[in-house]
Amino acid sequence: MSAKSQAVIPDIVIGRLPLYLRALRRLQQEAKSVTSSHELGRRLDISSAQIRKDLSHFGGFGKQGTGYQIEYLIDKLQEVLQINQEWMVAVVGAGNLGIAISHYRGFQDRGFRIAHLFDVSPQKIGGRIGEFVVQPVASMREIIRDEGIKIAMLAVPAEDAQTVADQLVDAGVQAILNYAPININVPADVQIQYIDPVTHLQHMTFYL
Amino acid sequence: MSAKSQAVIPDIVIGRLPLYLRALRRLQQEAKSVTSSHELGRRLDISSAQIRKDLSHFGGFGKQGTGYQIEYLIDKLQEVLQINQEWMVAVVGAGNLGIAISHYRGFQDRGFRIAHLFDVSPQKIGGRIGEFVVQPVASMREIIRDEGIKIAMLAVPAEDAQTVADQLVDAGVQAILNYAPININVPADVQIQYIDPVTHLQHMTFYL
DNA sequence: TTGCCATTGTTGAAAGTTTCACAAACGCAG
DNA sequence: CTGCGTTTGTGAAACTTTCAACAATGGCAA
Repeated sequence: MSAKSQAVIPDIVIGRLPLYLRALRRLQQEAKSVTSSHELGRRLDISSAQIRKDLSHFGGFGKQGTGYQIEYLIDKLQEVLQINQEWMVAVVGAGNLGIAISHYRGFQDRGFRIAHLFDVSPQKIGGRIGEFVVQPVASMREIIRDEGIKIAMLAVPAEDAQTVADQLVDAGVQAILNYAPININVPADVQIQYIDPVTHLQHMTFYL
Repeated sequence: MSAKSQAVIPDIVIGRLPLYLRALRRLQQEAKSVTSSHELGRRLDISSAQIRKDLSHFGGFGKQGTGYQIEYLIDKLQEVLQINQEWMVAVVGAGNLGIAISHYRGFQDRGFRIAHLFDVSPQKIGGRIGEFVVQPVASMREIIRDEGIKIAMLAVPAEDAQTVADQLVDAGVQAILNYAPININVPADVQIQYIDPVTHLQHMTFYL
């Protein structure tokens, strides 16, 4: 059957698409123009059957006997993930982490651009961090509203994370990437993802 | 039935234990001494049945009618995850990210202590970053061997990540937390986990 | 054109994971 | 001590995800 444009796609499948994209970009850098589910699978440690099945949710992107055109597949995946546009992102928290995030070059070309860096500390407000001037959290709501920013990264202390998240949601943010080591409650229509290196480390120590 | 000490525990269950631990620590900070699968579930957005089932893999930690003693459960989970000791961790890459990692206070008290910070760049080697002196990657192998370090965090450019990972494995490292946005191949007996903020952001944009 | 090899898209079966539902146990009030 | 409300641990059912297998297709060589 052809593209199941309206079927519900399992979230776990969506979560793998960025990995496929990352590997495809790499292949492109290596001047390849075509790949196969087997080659991708080998690189990502995912079975080729799974890759074919995942991709088939969105339509037939490949050709039997040949495989997948890398450039075409990248285009299609970017379209599916809605990153064929550039999203403006707000960073909250200008501590070490917020500063490192603000300097990170890796968002460019992958669909995101940091637009603002906010903090509460009067010592930090007004200061320059790379290309950004630290702005007060007090004006966060207005700026995010006015510019229609939908995505934020949270790099504040755990104690403040829930409060800031509430403010972000109130300002219209619909997706939060939380670096604070604490669970946050948001409305069901707001996306949230977590980054906590310690949970990853603790996961691995089980097996040592 | 009592503790199934020898049964194979699903990896997905292990991955949730650090989240339980994080929530339990929080409850402890709030001066609570007892909790229930329902309270934990509400905080973590996980069903109470799942929490009970996960915990039951390791033995009966709770009391019917009462719930779980927070301090006791924290102890037991730390034991299961082997973080009732402090693991020495090496950080490779003294760029913005490596520096932010080295400054991060959140590893303390959660089972990890950063022991060394390595880089290749002659400009950086010998420089002070917080409490660390940047050491040359050239001496990494010897230091990691001598000190029996088993865990490393990788914060180098994507191009160098596979090479450095190979060196780490060769030096005896058994768990790698990779911040570079690229898949890395390691032997089956080496643990690897990934942190890439962009993949999280791309996952969320699907739903916007 | 024909035959061969490679690779997809898809089906159905297998494996894994979550949820349901309830007996057993605990603590407390009366 | 009895009865009630609460909560665990668990077996079975429901659901989700992965995997294996293969017909259909495409490209290429002869």
